[in-house]
Amino acid sequence: MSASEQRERLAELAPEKVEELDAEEEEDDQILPDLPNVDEHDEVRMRMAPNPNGPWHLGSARMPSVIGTYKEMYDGWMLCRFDDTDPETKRPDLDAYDEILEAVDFLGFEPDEVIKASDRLDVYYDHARELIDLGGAYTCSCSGEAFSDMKNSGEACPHRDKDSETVHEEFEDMVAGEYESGEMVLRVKTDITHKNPALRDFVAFRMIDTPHPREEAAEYRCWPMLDFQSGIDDHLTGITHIIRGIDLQDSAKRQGFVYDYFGWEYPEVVHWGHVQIDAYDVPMSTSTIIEKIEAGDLTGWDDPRAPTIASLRRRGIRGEAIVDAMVELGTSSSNVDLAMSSIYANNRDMIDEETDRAFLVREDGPDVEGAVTMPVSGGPDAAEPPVHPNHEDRGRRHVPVDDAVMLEAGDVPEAGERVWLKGFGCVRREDGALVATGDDLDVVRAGDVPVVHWAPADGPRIRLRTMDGDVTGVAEPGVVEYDEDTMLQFERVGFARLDDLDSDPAVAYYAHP
RNA sequence: GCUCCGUUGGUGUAGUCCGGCCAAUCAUUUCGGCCUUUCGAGCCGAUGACCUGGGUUCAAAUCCCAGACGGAGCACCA
Repeated sequence: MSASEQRERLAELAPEKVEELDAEEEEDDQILPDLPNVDEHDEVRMRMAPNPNGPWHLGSARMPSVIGTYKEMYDGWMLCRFDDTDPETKRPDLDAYDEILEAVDFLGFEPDEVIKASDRLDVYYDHARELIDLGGAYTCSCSGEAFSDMKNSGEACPHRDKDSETVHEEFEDMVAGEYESGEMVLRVKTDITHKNPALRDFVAFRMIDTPHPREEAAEYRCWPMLDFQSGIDDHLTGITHIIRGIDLQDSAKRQGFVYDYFGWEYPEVVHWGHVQIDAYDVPMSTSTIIEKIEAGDLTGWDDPRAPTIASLRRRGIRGEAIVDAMVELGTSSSNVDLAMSSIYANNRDMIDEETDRAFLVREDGPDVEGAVTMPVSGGPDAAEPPVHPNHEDRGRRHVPVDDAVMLEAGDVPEAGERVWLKGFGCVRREDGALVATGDDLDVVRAGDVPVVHWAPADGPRIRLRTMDGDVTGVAEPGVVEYDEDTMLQFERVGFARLDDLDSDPAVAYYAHP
């Protein structure tokens, strides 16, 4: 009886038990901790705030995974806000906006709304003007270094007590672009003697000479800093819960000063630590990946060696497998290591039942010992292994033997010894050839004969792209008859996604064992 | 230097608020067994953790103090 049949049957016999079952399941399903004070809000409203300075690496998947899962948990609302307010040092990549939204879609989530900070400068300017009226901001022409020195010793800078009229004039000049980069900033007046130096009078707006890459925003020169922009937007978009990294731990306190000036209430905040992923040599940073691609060390964002969402996607790993692993990490504020094996286990679980089997003999590549072609005599002309060992109804593959087969070097039997060619039968090595013995399966059960995969010597050539580099080999003929994008399990090798069958050799991407 | 935060097996996580049901949960990994014409899956089993030292208590992973270790911020980056 299948699970759904069991359920139906139970519903007939004891409806109240089904409810119990549901309640239990619901409890089990909640893998994320409750958000704080959810009851105090009509709707849980959250935002993800990516910087579109490049496509996403794997760590970036945590944001939509966790926020999206909370959205589902609370039937909430999710905004995607591109925080693209630095046209210079974190210069936006015009393609990244869509690439990021595609990645979110791949992970199985959809934002309820998408906005770009660079469309909203006038909103930020208006709030700055209001803040100046409230006595909460001042224009400052100190050099960064000079201000830092004063700030660290708890001294106010001479510009702090300017009258608001002057501040307004100077701010309007900033907006008009009449200062050069570095000449003038607008600071939020917090508490210059606050015991935490990180909270003392922070910059809200600065001048940037480099035009924004988006045409719509190219004329602006006066740009808000993250703490100001993000704080204003969170309030205006009605965000109730902010979930972000520990690098922004002090932001809530900094922005709290602005909220106090405006009489706003700060959202609930959850901070999580950094996530590192094992199994990669390449550091998980957008800039490092860009460098590696430019240097030719990686073939692109979807190179199997790149720790990116695009890479896992090309390898045939489902977004859901990534999301589940990310959600399992929880929202702890300490740094965590995500094991790729966890993503692999999730994915295997999802695809194993529906993935057809095939043979691939690896001949050359990292950690590959080589392959050997050996003549075969006796036995049938072809082997007919099942398409899927658990599903006989899916039929059998047809793998011709053609007088010679290829074996991985490690599978070649010693002279006089036997191996079982999967789907074909038992053979013994005699004078450099493999001779069918006619033994039945009992010899395998007895543990005397290893079972190995093999391929016809003239089978299609395959290039398998892996995290460790490219592996070439020979497959059974049926492999190139599939559609591209199909997942296959190369027996004793691992799962792979067929990528390009028109090229020679045909290309597949290795997913995981 | 100043200020915050954290520390449960290899990895992640539950439990910590409100001390006892915790000789500590679940997942993954690793290893073994069964099954299986592979690997995987499935089933069974094993290994493996409360940062350290004090204190409070009948009782501490949980409360208190001190320390160690780790992380983050103190940017005209996000």
